[in-house]
Amino acid sequence: MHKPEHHKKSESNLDEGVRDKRKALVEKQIMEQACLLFAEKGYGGTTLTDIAETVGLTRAAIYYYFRNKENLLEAIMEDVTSAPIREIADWAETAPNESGGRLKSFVEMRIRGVLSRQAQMRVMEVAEAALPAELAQRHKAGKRRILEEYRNIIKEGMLRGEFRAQDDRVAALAIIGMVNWTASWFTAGRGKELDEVAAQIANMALQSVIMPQSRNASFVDAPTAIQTLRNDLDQLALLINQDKA
Amino acid sequence: MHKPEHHKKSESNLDEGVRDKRKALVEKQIMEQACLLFAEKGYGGTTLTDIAETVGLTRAAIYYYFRNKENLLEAIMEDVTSAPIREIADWAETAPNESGGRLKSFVEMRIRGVLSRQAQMRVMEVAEAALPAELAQRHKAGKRRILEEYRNIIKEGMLRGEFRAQDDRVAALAIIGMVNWTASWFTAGRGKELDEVAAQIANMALQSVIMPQSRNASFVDAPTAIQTLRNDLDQLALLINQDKA
DNA sequence: CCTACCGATCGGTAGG
DNA sequence: CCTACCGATCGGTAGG
Repeated sequence: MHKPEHHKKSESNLDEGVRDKRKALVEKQIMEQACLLFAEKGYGGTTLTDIAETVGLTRAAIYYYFRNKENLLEAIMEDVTSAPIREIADWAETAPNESGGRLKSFVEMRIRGVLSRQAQMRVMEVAEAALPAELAQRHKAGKRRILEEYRNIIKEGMLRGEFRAQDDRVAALAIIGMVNWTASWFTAGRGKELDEVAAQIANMALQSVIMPQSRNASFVDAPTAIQTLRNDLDQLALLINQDKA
Repeated sequence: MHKPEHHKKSESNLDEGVRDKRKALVEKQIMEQACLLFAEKGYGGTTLTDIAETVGLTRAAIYYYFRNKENLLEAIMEDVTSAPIREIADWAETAPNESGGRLKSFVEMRIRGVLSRQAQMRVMEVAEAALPAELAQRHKAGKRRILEEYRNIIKEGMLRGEFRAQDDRVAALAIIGMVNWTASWFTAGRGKELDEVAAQIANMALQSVIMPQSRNASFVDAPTAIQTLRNDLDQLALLINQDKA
């Protein structure tokens, strides 16, 4: 790195700017490497020496950038705890009203969120107990908000006769599982790419709760629905006799 | 198992039997408590003192039952790494041939497996990096086997024209997500019970890949048909309440 | 940012 | 000789 040796007056200002930039750069590098190590070996299983070595520093130097180990974890998890609520708010502004499209767009938005912070999601899993109370609370609020939104979409869809689900909470959690699990297997450049994966899973999520088309038409009013069920029971009787034979 | 209590000569044998039983009991207790602590605080974040305290022993006493910390982890993870392959083999003997029923029964079997070892699943997540090579390998083989079986069922269903999926690997991983994620939210006695949850998620998994137009696809066997009718009755109830309002 | 350290606590083991 | 531990402390290393 070049150092200006002529103009003595501006030297301190220039140095400060350069120094800040470099400091922010190193900070970011420490956070990235620490994130990967926490994700791999756990929070308690990762030492500050591990982190320092991967960024080419001594352990003591980490303390120049972060107050302590917990503070480093906090910096890494800051974004991932606040992002979901922000992203849901953004999504809500342009989300479709129709239940099917609403569910699909929500799932796609969530998959993009999860995969854009893949390593952090993993750290959240393994370091949840070590998280400072404030962040843990915020993270929990985010999870609650996500579950709530899924349940609202599903319940609304059921009321409109577009969806069918035994229990909206279980349905929501099942879909959350499909979405969150992507963080543990998706690798860019290996197999389908993000957009394709997001589209397919959004579609699967929709299919898992949507009314089969023909069935949908039968459930516009109670008498028609009851007639359909009568036919279904005849069908079921045939099936049972068939099994016996 | 009968033990002679008269003949003084065999007294040492009696003691040994009692001692062995007690030792096995304490061993099991240590494993259970350690499992819960590892699940909560991570492997590196749990000390042997933590474990010893919860079972009312000194830390040194742990070394009477287990060679060291890693060996304790190994004992806890032994079952969970070998069970899946064994359970798949058992399942295969009585599994339906028809793709829909096959997928559903596989999902239900897997959910039962996951939830019968809920804490161990969590430990596996957080302690994967600390797992001895042999167990890590076995666990990986189990995961591969599960993914393979899902893909086979899905591919077979697609060949028969019963299923539709953009990419069978993504479909399989999405369903695996639904199943595995149950470990992170299911609590017995809170909300739906295991059988209901397993049935609903199995049904959602099926719906997520089944051909949509085939309403008859729901009527391949009696249990599936009954499940469909249950969903329909829920829907009908909603419809009636809606009309009232 | 490093060297030189500290109080404490880590996993593991000695003798009794 | 063995068992089921305990109190104390080992060499190293943690966060700071």
